[in-house]
Amino acid sequence: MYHPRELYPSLGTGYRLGHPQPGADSSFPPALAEGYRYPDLDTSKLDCFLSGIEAAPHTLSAPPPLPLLPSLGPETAPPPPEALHSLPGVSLSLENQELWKEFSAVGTEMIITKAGRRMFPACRVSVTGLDPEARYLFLLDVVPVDGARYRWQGQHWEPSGKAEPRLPDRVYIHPDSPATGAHWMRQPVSFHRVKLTNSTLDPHGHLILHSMHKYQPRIHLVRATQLCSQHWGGVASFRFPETTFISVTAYQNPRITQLKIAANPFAKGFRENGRNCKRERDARVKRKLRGPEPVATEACGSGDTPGGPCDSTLGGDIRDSDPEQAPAPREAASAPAPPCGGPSAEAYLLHPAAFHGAPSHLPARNPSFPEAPDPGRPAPYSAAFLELQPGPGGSAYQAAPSVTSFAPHFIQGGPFPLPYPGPGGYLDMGSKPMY
DNA sequence: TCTTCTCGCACTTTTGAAAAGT
DNA sequence: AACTTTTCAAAAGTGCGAGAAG
Repeated sequence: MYHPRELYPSLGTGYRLGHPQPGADSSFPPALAEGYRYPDLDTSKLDCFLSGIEAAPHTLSAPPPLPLLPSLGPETAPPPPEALHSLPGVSLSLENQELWKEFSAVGTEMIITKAGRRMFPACRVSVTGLDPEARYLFLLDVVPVDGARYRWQGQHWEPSGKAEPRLPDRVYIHPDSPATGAHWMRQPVSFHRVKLTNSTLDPHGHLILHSMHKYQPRIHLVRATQLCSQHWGGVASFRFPETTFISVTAYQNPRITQLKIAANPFAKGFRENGRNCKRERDARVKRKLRGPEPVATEACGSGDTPGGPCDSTLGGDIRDSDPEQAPAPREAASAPAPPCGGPSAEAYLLHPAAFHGAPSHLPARNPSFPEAPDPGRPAPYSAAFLELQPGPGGSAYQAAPSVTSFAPHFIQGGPFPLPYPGPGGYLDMGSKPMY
């Protein structure tokens, strides 16, 4: 399994985040950053917060690259999930892990389009160990795995040069957020509505990725009474190595295409026994060339295939009833959190990685925060004091004991006027490039 | 010339409003 | 009258393949 020491060797044995390194964030033009801002946000309010962040005296150290995940291929076995958190007893498991592993074994590819494309498989997790009465937010973001661009070489993916400059992070907020622990634990939490785009000026707030790059989705759990709550109970961040994927604008590996068609109900029409199977499409084209089609055609195999209908050897029927397609109870969605001005959950929403020792594009404490009113309290949050907790292996990650070094930040008061994109929305974190 | 991206197509599933039933 | 279930059309989500762009 991954240990934080292996994850972020540059952080040292205590995984502490250091002072900024010269030029760490200098490659991203501020003017360009404007275009990445969340489109529907009240940017003046956001700017108030972001400007404070960017003026912070401390930024994180140079980007600790994510650990090198096993190269995509059938021979690799993904390591167990890894998590960083301060929510004791909380564990997360990947519900559709088998499906993910099936894709991972071939080398998962995710289509990205200008308009935004959903992920398939989607991240669907079940969570345990939450306080049934407390409220939590569920977030998802996607981060680059390494600094390379990839190309398909006919049989496998291989690095082909340096990665494009990292785009500002956006976070997808689960539509049920905030909801009680009981709600989250009642049924698996699905992120099937997340959309990926390659449009750097995307107006819809989808997660922006570069094509031909390797990415890793991460799921963040934040304890807060509401998005703008001033009372925090901690955060937890999880990632599952088998969910790593390469973003593409068109599938490169035909085996991935087969898997997607077999597993995704929306692609049912492309299965061998579907009306849109290649044989049927070819037949339609021929008929078109010959003249008008007198009657509707039957699915392939019904008449011209000996032994009955064509049968997909990949067996997609079981997956058709994939519960991730079913809408989850919307306990909290009907009562969206109102915009408000407290620090806290937004801080995590804006820069979740800062709480987990992730890359340096994330800022340190907002200097406009007032100091802790109670001298007995630990020092206000600063990512520079973040310590990461290793956890045991297994498919579900057990949360480590509470990390006290940053939790106090969340009970700080201060100006923090943040717009709320609403349940199911995306929040632009306005981050700086990783490379 | 090669690789990558965009767009329109035909198909399936999902969604939500209206109608029907209890 | 209020609530639940069913129906159905529109919207959204798929991969394919041709052609454009770099």
